[in-house]
Amino acid sequence: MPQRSNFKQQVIALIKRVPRGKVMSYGQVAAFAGSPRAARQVGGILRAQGPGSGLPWWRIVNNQGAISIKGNWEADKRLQAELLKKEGIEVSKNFTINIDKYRFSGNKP
DNA sequence: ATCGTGACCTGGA
DNA sequence: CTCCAGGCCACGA
Repeated sequence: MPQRSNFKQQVIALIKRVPRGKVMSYGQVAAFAGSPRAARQVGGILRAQGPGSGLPWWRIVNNQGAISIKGNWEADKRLQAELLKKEGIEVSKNFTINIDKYRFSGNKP
């Protein structure tokens, strides 16, 4: 399929496809969207969309399994941790998870 | 066309 | 665990 400026759209569509109980890293999402190194942009999109966009933004963490929300949005940080816990994901006290355990790899075995 | 920006990534100390 | 430095890239003004 065409590689146009779909990046943003691809990312959004992709995040919507992430199944419950699984997570993806920004870099991973970027890779699936067609630009493995545009991880930063993914974060930018999530920041732009933010909560209330109907997008499961909480299923996206950094490649170290940590919640990378930056700024004074500590409330959202806690919220993300809560939502992840609700889906059966263990969240450490330091806002980190075992991403290797919950990583979503598309359809590949 | 350039410029600034960042919810990233990796590696090292 | 923390802190720092360089690289990469799509997007809006």
